[in-house]
Amino acid sequence: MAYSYEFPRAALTVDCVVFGLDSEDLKVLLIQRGIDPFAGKWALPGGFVRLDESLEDAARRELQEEAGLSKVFLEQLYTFGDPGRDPRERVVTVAYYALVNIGDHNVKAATDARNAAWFSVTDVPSLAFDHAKVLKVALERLKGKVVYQPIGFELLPRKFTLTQLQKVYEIILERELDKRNFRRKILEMGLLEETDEIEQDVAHRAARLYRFDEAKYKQLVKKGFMFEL
Amino acid sequence: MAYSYEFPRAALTVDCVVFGLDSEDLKVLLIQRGIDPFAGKWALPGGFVRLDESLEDAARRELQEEAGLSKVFLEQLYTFGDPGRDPRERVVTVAYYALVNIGDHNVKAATDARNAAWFSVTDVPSLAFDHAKVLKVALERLKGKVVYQPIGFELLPRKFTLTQLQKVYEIILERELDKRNFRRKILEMGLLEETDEIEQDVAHRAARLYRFDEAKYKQLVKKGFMFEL
DNA sequence: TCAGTATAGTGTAGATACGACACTATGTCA
DNA sequence: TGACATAGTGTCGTATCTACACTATACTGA
Repeated sequence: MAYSYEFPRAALTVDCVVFGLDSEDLKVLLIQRGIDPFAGKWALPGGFVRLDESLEDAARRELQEEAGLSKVFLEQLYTFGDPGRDPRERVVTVAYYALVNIGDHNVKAATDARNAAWFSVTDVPSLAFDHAKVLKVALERLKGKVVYQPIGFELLPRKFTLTQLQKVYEIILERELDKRNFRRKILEMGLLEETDEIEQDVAHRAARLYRFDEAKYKQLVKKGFMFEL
Repeated sequence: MAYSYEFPRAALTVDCVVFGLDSEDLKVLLIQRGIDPFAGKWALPGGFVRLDESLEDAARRELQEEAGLSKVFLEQLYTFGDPGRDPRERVVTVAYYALVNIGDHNVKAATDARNAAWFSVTDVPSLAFDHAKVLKVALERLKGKVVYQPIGFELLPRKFTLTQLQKVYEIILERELDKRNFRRKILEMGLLEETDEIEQDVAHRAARLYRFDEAKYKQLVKKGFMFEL
């Protein structure tokens, strides 16, 4: 390693845009910073990458440590590295976005004394660093990706009704979809497995529950199938 | 900056996958490494990010220095940071991909003494670091992106024939397209401006030249237009 | 100069996919 | 048991996609 001393080196972080969904809104998980810079401000969960872990491992570790989340859908989003984006020194951040079913996780409980909360993406407080920009890019990516990759399911419980699924798409795409056309299209893809269970505890006729058949999806993809909403 | 000493820091590079096109093949620009590690091996053009320049600036600077390329289409691809991807120490690389019209640039002449050459993407030599993986990701991105963003033009001269444009798509997508359907579709989008010039020096009826109307495209996008091939 | 050749440029018809649209069925609750 | 809330279902007109073949034009070389 005789030559290594000449490399410029930058601090490296990961930040995660964690999306969740309640019945009305698309939500994003934010953490209130405990220390400077930006102490007290809300920020995306994230932190420094250790020198012996991969970027994705770092993102998953931070999600676990800061929000108690594990085994979530996680994909790299974009890398932000403008000089000056961190007031301390040059810090490059590799941003990831995650999709979780809010009901699966008790976020608050898992976060060691630090404030964590879900915010509607339409009503986010002022954020630390350039996290507002990161969130904006993540939202665009989500909107773009949801129509040609079956990732909407990640925001729902494993078993869900077709109406719930339709709502996922309506909220993300910000437009209404026709119920019959939506059902026809999604069912004809053959990615949903009908269960013999129905919704519980609703004050009206209960809807049938479906499950996303990931094995079937992978199999179809090999044959050239393209998901498209 | 009293707290900065505790950050882990990683060496940071950018690498560029530069795509070009000749009449037969999609090409990628490679540089033969002059120094260890991997001295003598082919690699993607790239290098260390300076602490005072943005990531994209670094990519453009490396393209200029190593390949004599400037003002090309350039977009961030993905960030690769597995520990061990560089034998020296932890090096994280932010990969970009670029699209250029090969004819516009005399690559060889501009590269100071180092070997630079275009290779067919189907016939690439063994590459340094994890650059084979980077190239693979870039190819997937290109194939995915070309159908819903008007980037095919970037691989052609400013004025081109419809047949040339069709060929771009056929080569990238690796399938043949119907001539009449292609022309109808692309012309109906209204993104091409017909010039009053025709092809020169061809041994057959000369085709009309068209130009991509970027202003028109941006204007249509604002009104909700989506390019889709 | 004319025959050959290489590509340019053009239209249609059948099949498929998409969007718009409204009523009946089933369960809960008061 | 009646009011309510949502589940679940089919059709038809329209737009879009695919497949397909011939004539026009310019250059080439004998």
